[in-house]
Amino acid sequence: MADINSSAKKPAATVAEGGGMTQTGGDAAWDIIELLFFAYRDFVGDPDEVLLKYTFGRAHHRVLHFVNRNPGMKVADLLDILNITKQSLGRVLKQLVDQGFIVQKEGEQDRRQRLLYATPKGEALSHRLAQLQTERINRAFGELGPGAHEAARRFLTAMIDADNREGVLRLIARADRAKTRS
Amino acid sequence: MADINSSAKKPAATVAEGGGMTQTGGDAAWDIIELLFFAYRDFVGDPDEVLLKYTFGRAHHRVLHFVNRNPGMKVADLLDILNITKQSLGRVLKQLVDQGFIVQKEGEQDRRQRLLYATPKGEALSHRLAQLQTERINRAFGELGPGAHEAARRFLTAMIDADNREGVLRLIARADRAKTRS
DNA sequence: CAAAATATGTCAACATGGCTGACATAAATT
DNA sequence: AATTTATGTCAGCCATGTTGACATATTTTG
Repeated sequence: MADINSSAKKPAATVAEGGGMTQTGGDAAWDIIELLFFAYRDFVGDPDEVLLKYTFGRAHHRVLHFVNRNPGMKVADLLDILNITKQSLGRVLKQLVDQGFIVQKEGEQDRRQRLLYATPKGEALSHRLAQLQTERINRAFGELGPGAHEAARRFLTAMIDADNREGVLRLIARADRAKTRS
Repeated sequence: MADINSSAKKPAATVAEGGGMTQTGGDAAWDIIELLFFAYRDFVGDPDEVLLKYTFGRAHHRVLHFVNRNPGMKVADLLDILNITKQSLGRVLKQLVDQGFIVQKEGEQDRRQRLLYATPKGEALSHRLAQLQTERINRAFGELGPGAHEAARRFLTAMIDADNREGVLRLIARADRAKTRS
């Protein structure tokens, strides 16, 4: 996973309390660094508990998620998204296929491809896991005022590497279209 | 790390594009789920490269970060924050101590305690890693308008388990005070 | 068509960083 | 004096990442 970071003796201070007072000069993001760590930890913690019952881990979760969101995606595309080696992917993918959560279909144009699809069973699990996370997110947006969703979306987008940013947005938009018309 | 999630056939759609149009009913957080995944991946990716040169991993990063932010913290406190076993902590902590990034001092009141402190060397590394992440964060806040920091802070805070939330905020506030007066 | 490139899978070995269980030691508490 | 607490340590297991070497089927190219 990942981490937080820290340190430096001279933060401009007055950052992590309650009111406003942001942007003290340019370096005072300790609060964001740590909040991101704790928020992400809890965010991924919800699904973890469910996954335990299936002898699955986070790796399975990630695979199932993206396959379900992008029906018919190529193995190579999945590797790009997950940023892992095909050997690592192969291990968890095989388990998901063997246990009937994902199926692979030969590509029609290119028969070397093994296009990936979530089975109804896989879709159900993926949805159940997503539901947990969606509940946390919507609860947060409920606590904050309207506009919170948009603000979070903009913040998270701006945190992504500028190179990938467009690709990520395209991926999300494409997945939305794919799942919407079904 | 953790994961994203996905699925469900009937998202209210029209979420991940460009304009406004949020909150379509209550369940449409797929964009946030995936953006959080990619944002966090890039966020922790920066330090990873630096850590490679030290034969350190993310585990070391986390330990060094919190020790540096909370000088003199007890081992037990660190275990609570990281949410790992003492055996897991012991492994990376030992390496950080052996290589001179962290020192342990006997507690004055309770001499069973081994209070943790970052050495100047440890502080330097911690700061260097934090700087990378701070740059990403400040770049993001620069792209977005003013108020972005505050909005991100509120969003991330609301994403934390309600139970821990106060404790986390106290921890961050305390760390800020500790590092500020130095 | 034959040769090369591509998409995918697989075997083997290794590293990191989680985990459990069992003990050990010193210091504080009862 | 007995117990509890704070910490450390040994040993082994598991999940998930890595590299390197091949194998197979299919498409693309010269």
